[in-house]
Amino acid sequence: MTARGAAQLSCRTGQKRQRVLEADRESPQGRAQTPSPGEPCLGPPATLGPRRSIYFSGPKSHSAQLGSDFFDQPAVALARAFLGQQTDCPQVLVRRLDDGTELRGRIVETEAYLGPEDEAAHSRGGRQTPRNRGMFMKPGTLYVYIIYGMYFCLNVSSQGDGACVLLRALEPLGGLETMRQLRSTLRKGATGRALKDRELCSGPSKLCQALAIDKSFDQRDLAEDRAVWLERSPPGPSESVVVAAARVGIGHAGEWARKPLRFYLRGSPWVSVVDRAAEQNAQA
DNA sequence: AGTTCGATCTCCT
DNA sequence: GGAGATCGAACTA
Repeated sequence: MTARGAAQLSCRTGQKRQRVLEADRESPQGRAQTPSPGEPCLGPPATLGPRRSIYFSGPKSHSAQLGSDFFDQPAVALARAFLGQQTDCPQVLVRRLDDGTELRGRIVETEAYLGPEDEAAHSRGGRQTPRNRGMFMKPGTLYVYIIYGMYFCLNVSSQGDGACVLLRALEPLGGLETMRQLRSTLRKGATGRALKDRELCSGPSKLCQALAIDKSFDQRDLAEDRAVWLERSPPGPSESVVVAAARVGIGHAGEWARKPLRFYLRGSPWVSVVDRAAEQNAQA
């Protein structure tokens, strides 16, 4: 697909300077970042695939922040890379709140949306609107949209025009109590009952609530932002098996609804929806 | 200008 | 397993 090359080119060069809403929140204060002490798994990725070499961002961003090269791969590959499929090192999403609190969660479930040909994607048929513009921006750009009038979903643009990856579930690793609080206060019922750990990030909109991610994050760059970024996770306890299953909540999209474009770590209790049938086909 | 419809979550049965 | 919440966007005219 030649669109790839064109997209990549336009990412590098013809980047329109679209102002990111009015919410500039965290950035303005030029606080000298004290890069947090390196995570254990920070070591240079020795087991990496051939093509990817420069993973980390320049000095300007957080030291452990994954750089833009990581995101520059096709949607399916990126969806699997988030789970650590090629690297044996699932990725951790980090959210730094205004007060400095860092919330962390290991990515355990994703969905790939392939672009114009994908009938389930917002970019189907090449539709490009103010809302979904992030899908067409350079790999690593966030696409955050409102769903059902009250929830948010977080996507990361990948290589390929109009292609992206939806983040569906996280294993919470740090800042659990803050997450619980964010989830409780944002919940509609507000029954007051304490949420279990598994209820914090087991769904695309739940994780947005838990990490305080809203529309103001739309079109931000995950490789450069100071308030949200990606890091390598500590090595998992066991080697992870990735399950490929049908995507969730897109019953209308005909044959595209059945394609195995959702990926999750088999056996993880943090996944939003398990698909037993699909797990039979997973490679050990 | 009016209508329709969600890449969801929660609570209830 | 199912209904209701709730509103911004996309779509129709």
